[in-house]
Amino acid sequence: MVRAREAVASTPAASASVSIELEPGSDWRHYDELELTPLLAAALDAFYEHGFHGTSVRDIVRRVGQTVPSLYYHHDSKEGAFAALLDLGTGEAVSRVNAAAADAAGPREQLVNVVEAVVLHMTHRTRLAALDLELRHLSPDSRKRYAARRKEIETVLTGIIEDGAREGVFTVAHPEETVRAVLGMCQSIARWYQPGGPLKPEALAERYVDLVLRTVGARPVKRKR
Amino acid sequence: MVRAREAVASTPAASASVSIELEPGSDWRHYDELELTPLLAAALDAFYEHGFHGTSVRDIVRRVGQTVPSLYYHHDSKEGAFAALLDLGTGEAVSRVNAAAADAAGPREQLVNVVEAVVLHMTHRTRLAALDLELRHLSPDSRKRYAARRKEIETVLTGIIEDGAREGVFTVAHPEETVRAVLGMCQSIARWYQPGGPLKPEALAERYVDLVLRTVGARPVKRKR
DNA sequence: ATTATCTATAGATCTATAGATAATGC
DNA sequence: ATTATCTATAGATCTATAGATAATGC
Repeated sequence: MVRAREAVASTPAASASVSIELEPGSDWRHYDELELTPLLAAALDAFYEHGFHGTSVRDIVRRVGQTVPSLYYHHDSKEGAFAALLDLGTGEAVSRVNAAAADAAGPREQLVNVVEAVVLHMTHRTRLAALDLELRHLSPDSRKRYAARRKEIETVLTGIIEDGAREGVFTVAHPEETVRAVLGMCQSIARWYQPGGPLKPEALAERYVDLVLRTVGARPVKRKR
Repeated sequence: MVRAREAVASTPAASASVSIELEPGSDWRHYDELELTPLLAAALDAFYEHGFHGTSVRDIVRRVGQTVPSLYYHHDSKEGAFAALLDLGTGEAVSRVNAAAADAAGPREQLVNVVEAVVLHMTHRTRLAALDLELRHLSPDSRKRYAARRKEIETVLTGIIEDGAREGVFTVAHPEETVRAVLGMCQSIARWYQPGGPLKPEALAERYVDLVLRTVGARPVKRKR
């Protein structure tokens, strides 16, 4: 695709994607409703329901009562709109996970925080988190751009687990598979969790923290009351 | 879509999907190379690479040097070809899991076998197993047809875990989330496992059995030699 | 007679763009 | 002057089918 006019470079479509940085001192456990433009909110709904290739741009714009060119004014392409959402989701996830890890002293507490942060992300940002499942089927360019972000969370988790194993608070035979299994069980939450349902994010996070502590052979959390 | 001729009812396209039943006494641990028609093999590759909606029928037939109508001779539609593959995959998985469960006495040994069976399925039938991730984006009809099969594996696992908890060999606080977490970590294998790689299916199965035993609070497996 | 392919094509839908137009801000 | 929308349309591609044709099996 070739852009006809140079001027296009200053439209929103070409603006660099903004990665969310959690302000220092703000609470990585606290989630406000996600604020998206109506168009991006519609795109997110559509991608969640039908997947990237199963969603047409007409489907997206129909949901907000607009016409197709409107989407192309704000985004380079369908994939550009997808990338904007993915950017938001992975950016927020990474910064919250980092905040959660920094908010704890030893490996055990760090692991508890990080798993809590990941599960809260999956439950409060379910539709954004589910985009990750679509990444497999996108262009290599899009994939590469976000591989690094997913890798960052994996690296943080691996570091914590290896620290814990060295210090003797964890018993882990195969760190690499353990990390994959832990992230796998957390990521799969996005495939079944219903944000409106009876199971609150905090309750689910508590249960997953418990399960993960078991998989690394740490002593279980103390039950509150 | 309306079929023009009645005769079509006797073509392969309309034939009932055959679910694989493991012969009694055969080994649920043993896998032969999957035998598929060239067309279905090509479809599986394409669906795995680009997803259902990201794959065109032209893409599928091009891989086997045929033309589009050839696909419609053998299958009702693109979704029909997908369903045939899904049928094969879920059918084989269910029958192997059932065989694995029947091949053990107590809950502990049953859990070990079932997890081994699931991981072997994910590693030997990676591309088939990955179709499950696409099911979300298909028509409600296709979804319902296979929801039962996935539910069956979940039910088997839940039964084993509840038995074990009752008998005191497992310590499980929340059986429902535990089952989801276990299946989640196993299913996610299909997203990263490379069948040709250095990690053999049996080795990975052993590691996941170990992880799962920990999550249910059972004593670990005895290491062979 | 049956099975499996092909050529040719219908008809819908897809992504994306050109260029006009209205509303808002300086 | 900028921002955000629209109408109209290009051009490609998609799923699916009609009907012809070749090869095989009885």
